[in-house]
Amino acid sequence: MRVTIRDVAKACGVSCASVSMALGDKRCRLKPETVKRIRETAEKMNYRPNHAAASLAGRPSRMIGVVLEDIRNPHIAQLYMVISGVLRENGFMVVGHITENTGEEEEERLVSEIASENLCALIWGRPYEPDRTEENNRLYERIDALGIPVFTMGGYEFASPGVNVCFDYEKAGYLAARHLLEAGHVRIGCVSGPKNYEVSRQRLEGYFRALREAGIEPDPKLVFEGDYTREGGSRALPYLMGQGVTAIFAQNDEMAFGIYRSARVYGIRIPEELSLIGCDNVPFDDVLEIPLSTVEVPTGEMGSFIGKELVTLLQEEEWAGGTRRTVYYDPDLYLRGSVRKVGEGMPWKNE
Amino acid sequence: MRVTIRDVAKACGVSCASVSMALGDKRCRLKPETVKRIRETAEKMNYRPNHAAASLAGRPSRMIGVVLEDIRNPHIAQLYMVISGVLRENGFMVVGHITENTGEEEEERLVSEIASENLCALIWGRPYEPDRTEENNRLYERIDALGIPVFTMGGYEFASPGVNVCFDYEKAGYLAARHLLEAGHVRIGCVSGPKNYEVSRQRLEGYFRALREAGIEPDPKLVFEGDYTREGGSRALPYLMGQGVTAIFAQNDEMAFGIYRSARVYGIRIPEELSLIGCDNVPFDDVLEIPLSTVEVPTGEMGSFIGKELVTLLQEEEWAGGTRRTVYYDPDLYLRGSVRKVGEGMPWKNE
DNA sequence: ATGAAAGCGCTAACAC
DNA sequence: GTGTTAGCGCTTTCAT
Repeated sequence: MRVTIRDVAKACGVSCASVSMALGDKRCRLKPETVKRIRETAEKMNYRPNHAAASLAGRPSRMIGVVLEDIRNPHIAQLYMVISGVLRENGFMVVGHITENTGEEEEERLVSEIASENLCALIWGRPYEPDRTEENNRLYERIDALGIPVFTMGGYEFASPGVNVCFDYEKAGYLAARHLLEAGHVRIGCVSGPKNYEVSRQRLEGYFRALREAGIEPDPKLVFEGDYTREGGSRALPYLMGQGVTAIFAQNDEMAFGIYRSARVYGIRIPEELSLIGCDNVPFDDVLEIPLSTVEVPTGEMGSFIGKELVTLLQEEEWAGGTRRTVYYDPDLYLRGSVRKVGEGMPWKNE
Repeated sequence: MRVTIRDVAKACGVSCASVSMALGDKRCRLKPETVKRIRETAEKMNYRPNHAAASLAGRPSRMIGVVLEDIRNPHIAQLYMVISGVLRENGFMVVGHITENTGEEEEERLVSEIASENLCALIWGRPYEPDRTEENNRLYERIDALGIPVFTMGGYEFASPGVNVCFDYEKAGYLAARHLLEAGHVRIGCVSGPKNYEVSRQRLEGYFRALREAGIEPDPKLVFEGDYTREGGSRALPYLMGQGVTAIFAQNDEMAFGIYRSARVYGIRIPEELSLIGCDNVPFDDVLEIPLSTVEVPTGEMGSFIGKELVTLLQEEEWAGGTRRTVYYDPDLYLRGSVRKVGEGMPWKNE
């Protein structure tokens, strides 16, 4: 069997209690000398604490759950890596719940799992769906019942302490569309993510706002509902071209990639015949022959913020009374070569 | 506090033992009626088992560690997702050790962490480095001491039961190089991964073999050591072009992407001036204007195999006596547009 | 400054 | 069939 705290105690001629203290780093009232001796013996004996036992005995666990959608999107993978890196550096283990499946049933299972994993915190990175009020309420109830800090990324309104780390997707959509408008485009399509996602709606709102600001009434026929995957983007292209657009705002880079692929198949040249702007700024953007202009989402920063903030919170003596706050990250345009200027000024100023 | 097995027992008027049995699914000797009653009450009371406690009490834990390098490579992300999906479906939780850092120190930490996590199995996906015999031995010792099944992907020689799921990278390198040769190329560069990785060497060997088979003595100057990242590929291009190559075998698609990017910057046209073949077959390959020819690595299949096989092993009553075996996956060429035919036949047949 | 003892939630041998 | 009991490895009062 593995070497336990008792083995160390015996070897040192002290009690388990002392070993526990000596190894626990806290305000331990042992003679520094004793502490040293115990630590050395433990080291020598290759002692490893048993987290399960510690956790059972009342210590908060060191496991943090991370709930994320499709990690094959490098943008999300990046987020996961950064978070996981910070957490691990601080001695936490991360339990990944990476699931592309959605729907109520899946969420039900997810929550059940989480409940029996005795985590010390949760990072809930699933996209928020505003319409599912009932399901969301059930979710809040069950997650909040865990009594652990919960970090989210937009929308969710858990009561547990934690922070909601948001990105201003409305502005992202606005900037993207405005850029297209400023380049002289008038008939501008949009490939959205699932419309029931808050983040999709926000981008859509921003896109609408830019259009309206330019005196163009948004045309629902110019919005194609995708699913944030390349396939969605590919399907969108023929449809939107059929609507006579000269430019497309893809709500994420993945879908923009799908448009690239589809454009090649249909023989449509970017940016000559079609201007394109994405959102995310994934590293792949600039390997394309016509590098993709996009809106940068600082995933790395956000991930690192989440990790550090969570660690800090967990270290506080009494986070339990803590409250919830929201933090916003701001979009920036990242211009490359996929948008072509068609006029001199803005079209609505031409009259 | 959370509802425990005792609460349920009390509510049912039975003992904890009965509840434990009823919920444990096993060959339980309780009246079916009692079982039903217990289960229902548990459900109603919203009871969730505490894994930590179960594990402490001797039950094998349900946590499986997955050790992987940079998950931002969609190829690896895919592997992780598939494995994680299968595992979760079977009621296991996956603890991710995703770390791009390498080196002995990091590995030391990794193993320490793992040791105190009481996992019930380990999937060790780090690349094998044959030269580090000493470190490897230390690693074997410590991991094997855990007494849990260990799955690997190439090279490692743990003694623990499990399976070593390999891909025939030698053949992959061979196929890639031969394809280039058959297209009439003679001066063929190679961007390798780190030379201390077994998987890099294998691909290199295959590439050498193809060259020799074609009567060409491999030239070490035509091999650029990369690191499996886009940046490595980007750096390789100017060097290899300086060596007068007309074709490059990139040991993975990521580096091929770096070459694409670099080629754009230097104004080198693919495939007119440079033929390129990669390895992995990631989904990005076909969004490029000139889609990347590559060697397919069936990551999804391999991941799903690993997951299922592991679950099966864990379910066996007595896997502890089990042994280790190796399974090989075979490469396939996936041809798209990045390789140009320069001659009619094979160059070495031209004389 | 240190030890003894109780107990965290669950399981498994052993009783009845 | 079902209950009792004794831990699993650790933490934490409370004694000393």
